[in-house]
Amino acid sequence: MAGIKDVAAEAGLSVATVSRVLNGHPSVSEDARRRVTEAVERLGYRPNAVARSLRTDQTRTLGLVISDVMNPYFTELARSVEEEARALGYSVIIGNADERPDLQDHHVTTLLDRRIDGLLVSPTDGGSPGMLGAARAGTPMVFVDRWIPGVDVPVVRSDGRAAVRDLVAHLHALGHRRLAIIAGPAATTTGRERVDAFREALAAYGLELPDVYIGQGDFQAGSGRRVTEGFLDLAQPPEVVFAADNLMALGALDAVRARGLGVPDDIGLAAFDDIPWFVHTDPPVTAIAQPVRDLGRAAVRALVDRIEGGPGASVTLPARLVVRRSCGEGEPGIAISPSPVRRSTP
Amino acid sequence: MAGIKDVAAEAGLSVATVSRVLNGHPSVSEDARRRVTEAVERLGYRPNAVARSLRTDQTRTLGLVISDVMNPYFTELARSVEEEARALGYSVIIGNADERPDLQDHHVTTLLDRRIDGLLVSPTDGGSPGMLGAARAGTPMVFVDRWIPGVDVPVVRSDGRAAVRDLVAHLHALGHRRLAIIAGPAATTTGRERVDAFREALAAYGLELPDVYIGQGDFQAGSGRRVTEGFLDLAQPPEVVFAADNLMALGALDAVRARGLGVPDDIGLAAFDDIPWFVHTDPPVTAIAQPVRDLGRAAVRALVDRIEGGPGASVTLPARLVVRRSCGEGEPGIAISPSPVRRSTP
DNA sequence: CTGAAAGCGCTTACAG
DNA sequence: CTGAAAGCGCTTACAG
Repeated sequence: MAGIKDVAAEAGLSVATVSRVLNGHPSVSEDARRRVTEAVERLGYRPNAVARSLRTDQTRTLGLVISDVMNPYFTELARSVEEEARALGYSVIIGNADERPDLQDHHVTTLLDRRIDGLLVSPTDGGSPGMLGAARAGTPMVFVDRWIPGVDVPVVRSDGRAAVRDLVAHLHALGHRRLAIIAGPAATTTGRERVDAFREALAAYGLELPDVYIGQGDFQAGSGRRVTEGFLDLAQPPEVVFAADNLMALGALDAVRARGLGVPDDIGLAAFDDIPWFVHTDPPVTAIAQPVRDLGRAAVRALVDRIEGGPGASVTLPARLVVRRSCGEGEPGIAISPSPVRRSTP
Repeated sequence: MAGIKDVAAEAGLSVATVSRVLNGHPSVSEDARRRVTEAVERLGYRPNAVARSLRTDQTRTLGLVISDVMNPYFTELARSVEEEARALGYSVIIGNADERPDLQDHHVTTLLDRRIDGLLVSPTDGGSPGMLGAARAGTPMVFVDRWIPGVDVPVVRSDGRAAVRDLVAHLHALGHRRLAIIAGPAATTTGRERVDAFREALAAYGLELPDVYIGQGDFQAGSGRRVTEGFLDLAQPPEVVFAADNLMALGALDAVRARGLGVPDDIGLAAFDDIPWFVHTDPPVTAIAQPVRDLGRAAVRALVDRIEGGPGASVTLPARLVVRRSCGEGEPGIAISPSPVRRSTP
């Protein structure tokens, strides 16, 4: 593979000059620029990014450590992050933690060893040692979706509180009173927040959230299934189950179907995170939608700002309720929906 | 950030010795090994992978350029690739081509600039210039899922022919005769093969595949929607539509629903590529499942074999039909299914 | 077993 | 505007 020396020889110039035209340095003669361009063309030369990175101490690469690529929410987040990064001249390397702190640590370590310029992370737990170390070491970093309290890093996320309130209002208007939640891991902010928001919203209607109606999940389908089975086994099962993410909702659907029961007739279901498939599930699932694309974009912008020495401001975007038919809404247009709720078109 | 020199100073040894213990070189005294290990520990030293790569001319990184991350099939493939690569001591950088040849080229160029050790690609079209160049330049490479005829690179893929035959047998047994297909891009092997296999299978029953029953899609949901609308507009619409991937099936579902029609009563639907959501769509979708995990694993193994100078054998794995209810199967157990078909449990 | 030195492919003051 | 030279952080013959 041709190196910069070959180009220099071919162009009859020094490597310094070649490097200058490659990097668009202004003080190069028109003639030199032309000769180098031609030599590059002839040789099919491509600069070695590894050597360049070593020399300049920047890789133009961002690391993205997400909790679970198979979760459509994170897949879309990753896509949006890559898109925005590319627009800003960065590549991104994705690390999939699979909701496992040890894997998360493996990825941040690997990414740091590769000297990425900045790190975007959606922490799987309270913070694995490697991640905390990175934050302390001053690696430019921003949290997306989930974050770690007490760690001084900008946070780009969606606030679901209002949407959860809307959801509870919606369920209450439908006549439901026994509401349960499949929670995410307590070690994650989103895991805690969604339960808290749900509990508060219930309280506003004088409703309780008893312990038996809080099932501990881990944001994966299997846990949604197990928790739902537990709810179904209760002497007094809940009327509606709110899954704190889309994968656990899938698991809940599995569990209900496995018993030969149906949604929403036997039990209602709502989910945090909206995905295209929810339109076509049986029944279509009422869900809370986050502005994923915007989150990805904002996260990259905040990180690049940090990399360039800026403050990297935190951003919080609202989520919104999308009403469909999994909570006993009946035919669209017939159910009474609370005022701030937007109804989705089928 | 501490460098190898700092470690050497701290340990009272030369950088050469430090490097040796870091790389597990045998000829190092026990004492030196201990002193280095301790110094590394004290300093929290981590080797700079960029410098190491420049020196050794290997990055221990694989590139994976896939057609569309948002397609659950490819998401799972990417996950499986990363898993196997990690087990073999490699990282993987994913490039999402989004079914766009220009983006595909951007990613292979970037990946090559970064001097990845090998490239896994599922080509978006007949082969973008950059990709062909990489193959010619001798970059260790393996095609996954899709491949380019005439390019001498191992191919790891699934053969859907038998499963498509099973599908057609299944549909025929159900009494369907007017069968249509939403094809993938003719520039892709999978796009062509699935149409060919479908046509051949029909021929075995003396059935034709008229041009009006071949809709040109691009493996994305929008095209599935458009093509299905076209089918629905026909004087004599097909009885069953076979979507060549899961995203186009999603689009087909959208189109049918938008007309206020239902699957399978008004029109049947089958899809290539099975995904967890197909169990919960309305109705559950009859689909052809590829052994995705195995494909990912096999692809990585073939690539690593090539990197290490081996031949990197091609691998072809069978796909299988999963019968559900979107083709008018009626209640499970009632429909007559052809012999080689495995029936899925709900 | 250990160290001094060369070199991987670039970029960038420094001097001219 | 151009080139010679140093140096980024490592690894690895080579010599001892």
